[in-house]
Amino acid sequence: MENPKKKTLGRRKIEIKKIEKKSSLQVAFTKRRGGLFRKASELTVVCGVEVAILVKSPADKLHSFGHPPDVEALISRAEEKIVGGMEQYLKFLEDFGGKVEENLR
Amino acid sequence: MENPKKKTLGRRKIEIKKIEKKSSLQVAFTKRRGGLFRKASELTVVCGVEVAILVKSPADKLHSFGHPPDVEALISRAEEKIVGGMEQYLKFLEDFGGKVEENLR
DNA sequence: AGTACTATGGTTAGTAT
DNA sequence: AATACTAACCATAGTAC
Repeated sequence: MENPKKKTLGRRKIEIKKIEKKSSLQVAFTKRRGGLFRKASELTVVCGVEVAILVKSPADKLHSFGHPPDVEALISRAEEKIVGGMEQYLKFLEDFGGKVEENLR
Repeated sequence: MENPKKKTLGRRKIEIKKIEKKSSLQVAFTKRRGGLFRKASELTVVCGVEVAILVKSPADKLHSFGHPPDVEALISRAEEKIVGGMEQYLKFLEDFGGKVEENLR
């Protein structure tokens, strides 16, 4: 072997909890946002579906992903119905796509 | 070995293009939507940020992910500004979070 | 329409630039 | 704030239920 010494320890297992070290958090955010958007992109292609994502960064910048490209396309159809709060929102979901499937955290 | 024969071939490399076989597409959608939402969930926790996702399924059902849980929280702040089309939308993004970062497909 | 299985393909932590 | 690096951790294709 040229260099028997490993250059890095490789990916380490982590607990899913907030990273406190600011520099690490920034790096993690950049990579994970990229990963999320790539997955979303693959989903739109592989399954031929519409996806819209909004992410607010640690620095309070807003990042968006949308296919169709104009994020509005999916979201704007909601704006009229969303005003009334959750009840109206759920009703919109029904109007939009029939049966409603939700995944909230 | 109890059974030297492998039960599956394991994950296979695929090209990122639309799956035509309906049954395979449904399975892929279920798994990839789950994966996307899990990644989104981890992002909210690990980086302490807000994320909202809307996905329209192959069967035209709408699936949503949101943290904060009421997807409105992030989206509703957009509804007033979105009406005016992309120009207004971009302006909203600026108002919302300062510098705008976009990732469109 | 969702879950279980498992080997393999793919993502990413920690660090440096 | 984003990218390069590498080993280790994780997601998932294809199939059956």
